[in-house]
Amino acid sequence: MSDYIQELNEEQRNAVLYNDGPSLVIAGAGSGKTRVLTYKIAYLIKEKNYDAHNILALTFTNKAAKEIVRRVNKDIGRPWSDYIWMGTFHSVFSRILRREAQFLGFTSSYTIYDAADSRSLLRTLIKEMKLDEKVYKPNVVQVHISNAKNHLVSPEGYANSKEAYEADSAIKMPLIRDIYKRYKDRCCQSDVMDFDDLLFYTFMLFRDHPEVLIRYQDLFRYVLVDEYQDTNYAQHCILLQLMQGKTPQLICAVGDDAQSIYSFRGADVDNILNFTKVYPNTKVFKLEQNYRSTQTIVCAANSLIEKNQRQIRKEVFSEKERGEAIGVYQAYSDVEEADIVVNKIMELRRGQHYAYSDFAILYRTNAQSRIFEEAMRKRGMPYRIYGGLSFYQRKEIKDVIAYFRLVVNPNDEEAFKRIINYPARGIGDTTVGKIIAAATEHNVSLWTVLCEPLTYGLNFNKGIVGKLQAFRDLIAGFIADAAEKNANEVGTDVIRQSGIINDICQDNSPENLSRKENIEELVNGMNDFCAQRLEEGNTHVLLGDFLSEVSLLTDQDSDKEGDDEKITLMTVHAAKGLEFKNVFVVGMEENLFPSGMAGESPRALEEERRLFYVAITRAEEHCFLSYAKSRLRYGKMEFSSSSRFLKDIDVRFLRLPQDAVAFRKADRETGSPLFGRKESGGMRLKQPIIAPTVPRNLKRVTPAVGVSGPASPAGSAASHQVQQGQLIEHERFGLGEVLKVEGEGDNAKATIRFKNAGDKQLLLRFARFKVID
DNA sequence: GCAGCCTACATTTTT
DNA sequence: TGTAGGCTGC
Repeated sequence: MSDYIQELNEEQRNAVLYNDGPSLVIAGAGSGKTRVLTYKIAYLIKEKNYDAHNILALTFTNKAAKEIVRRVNKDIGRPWSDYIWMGTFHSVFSRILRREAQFLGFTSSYTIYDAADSRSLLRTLIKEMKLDEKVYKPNVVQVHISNAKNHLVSPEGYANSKEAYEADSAIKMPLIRDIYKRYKDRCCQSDVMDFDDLLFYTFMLFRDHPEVLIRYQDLFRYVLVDEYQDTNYAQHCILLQLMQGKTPQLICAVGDDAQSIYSFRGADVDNILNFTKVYPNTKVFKLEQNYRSTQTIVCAANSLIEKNQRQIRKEVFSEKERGEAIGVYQAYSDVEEADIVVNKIMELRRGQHYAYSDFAILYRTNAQSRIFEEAMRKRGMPYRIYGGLSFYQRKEIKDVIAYFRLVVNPNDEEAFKRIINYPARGIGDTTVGKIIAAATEHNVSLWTVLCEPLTYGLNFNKGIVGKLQAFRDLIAGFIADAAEKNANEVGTDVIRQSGIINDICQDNSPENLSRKENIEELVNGMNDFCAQRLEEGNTHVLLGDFLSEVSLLTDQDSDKEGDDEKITLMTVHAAKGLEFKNVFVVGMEENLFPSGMAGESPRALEEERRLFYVAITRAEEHCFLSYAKSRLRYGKMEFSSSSRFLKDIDVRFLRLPQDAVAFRKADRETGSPLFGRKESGGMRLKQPIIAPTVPRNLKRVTPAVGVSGPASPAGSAASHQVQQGQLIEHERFGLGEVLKVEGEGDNAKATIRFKNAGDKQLLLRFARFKVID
């Protein structure tokens, strides 16, 4: 047996060596899952003499796919890994769909709508149907259609479904079925698929064309699936199709039900929970040794996840050192919470010589990042925030990509609409509206109408005709170009000749400079892509090849500077699959984590708990939990109690905040005891903090004027409008009465008499308080 | 056709 | 706060 197999522990090795039928590898957090996958691929090729192209390995992210490719290359050498069918579900299926497009009425150069494109199309359709946009909100409709596709329900099926109709009627949107139908027709007409279609049509292809299915069944002799807990119904069914009628069914699913956190995108934990029922004779392997975290962290995480009903029981353990208890901090406000975290980071760095990159701050919502950002900026600590607008969602990048899309597929409606008048060329909404109306009426694409407006009853004046003609010639020129030149050359032509670069270089505002940089980055990407393809022996790199790669890429994997010396800030979702020496899970409050959106639904709460589990298990050495009793959310001061999840962790693994300064202070100020309930273990567990109530002895003076100003997802400070005589609650000084207000705008000051802190003059711009009703 | 003002709205987000 | 979309007036 080869050396590399010896490096594995017994259970990992068993999982790698078993290849006689379906297998399910339940891989606990930090248990070496990727290792098993890559070694298995290496083993199949090297020892079992599989041809690389007979192996299909599916992942959920490009990043994971890349990592596996990298490791397989290392283990077995490059020549093999190039031929493995490896990639995300979406990229592998889109490859298949391009080959078999004719079976489905598409061309092989179909383009792909991202979520924004499909929302935009839905908005147009809703308008065309003269429905009320307030009732038929495009994103709500989108979720319904997406769900239907993920459950393999076609527009016809949807229209015939009584339940769907009743459910939609109940939410006052009975016509979703009609929108769905139109949406599908429009996509077909535009030769376009959205993300969900890539799965939906693959299923339909295999279902309606058995001869095609058999071809792929024969091709994919062994199928491996990573992160199986995140598969949705459609993916599950496609895998079933590929396995259908096969003996043995050579499928190996790797995953961890405890880390299923994407149900809002259609992922269904049941797929992994029921795997053994769906594939009879499945051999189950449980990787239970955690190589990442201290025993304390592993035990704490176990005690938490134990509270979930629906799960595959396992005993995750660690043989690393025992480690310190998980620290719990309570802050009075979100600002103080950030201070506590930042101080703790400095303390740990001093004491144990950690690098900044050894720390991660994880939160439930992106909006929470702002306060931590400020705290770190103030102290000059380097940090990096993940999330926010991704590279491919930036306006300038989407604009360029839209040109590419139109060149590859002139029928692409959303791309057409995006650039017909960008940069401005005097073709306004009215003209475009007429084109769309004519196209809809005659069931043709916008491009078809553009080419022959007269044929479709559009009699534009001379000026407009000239402008339309110019646009058409521009695109036609690019199309001709693309037939001969390589993608990067066509790309630079597009950027220059379309006028985009001129538009951006008009002035040197910082925004424009960054836009320019982004476009340069895209050009670099294209050059790299082409260079690589040419190196691989291609003679002509099609623009379409670049486009289909880029359409399925998010910038998750484009961050080259991942290892620089910075503190990491990200949502818990984004942290999945990563690990850090020290992790702070912040905002541990009811309605925030678990999210208020989860309500009391047991399923949703279990997923939130899994999310918390994922957060904790990112930590190798130290883990800290913190919460704030009050925070500004969307401009409003909110008071909340600590998260119910804090009570799910066995107190033996927690260090409760007796000695935290913040804790004592808050305790003193509110007069509410933090320890109350007795736990069975003999230790006292913190009681949830109840929102402070207004003492009766302070009289109310004027009617409330609430904290004014629009709300913000960034969770930043709101402006205040206060009047003399109002009663307020300040984040630090507590209750007070406004004595005087002077100055205006940014300089407005208020003199406030605090119940416990005496008179203070506050610059309203910086003051954080709420006006009490 | 388009700049500029006003209003409504705001989890998480692998593809 | 920030953004997207709608509306208005030039």
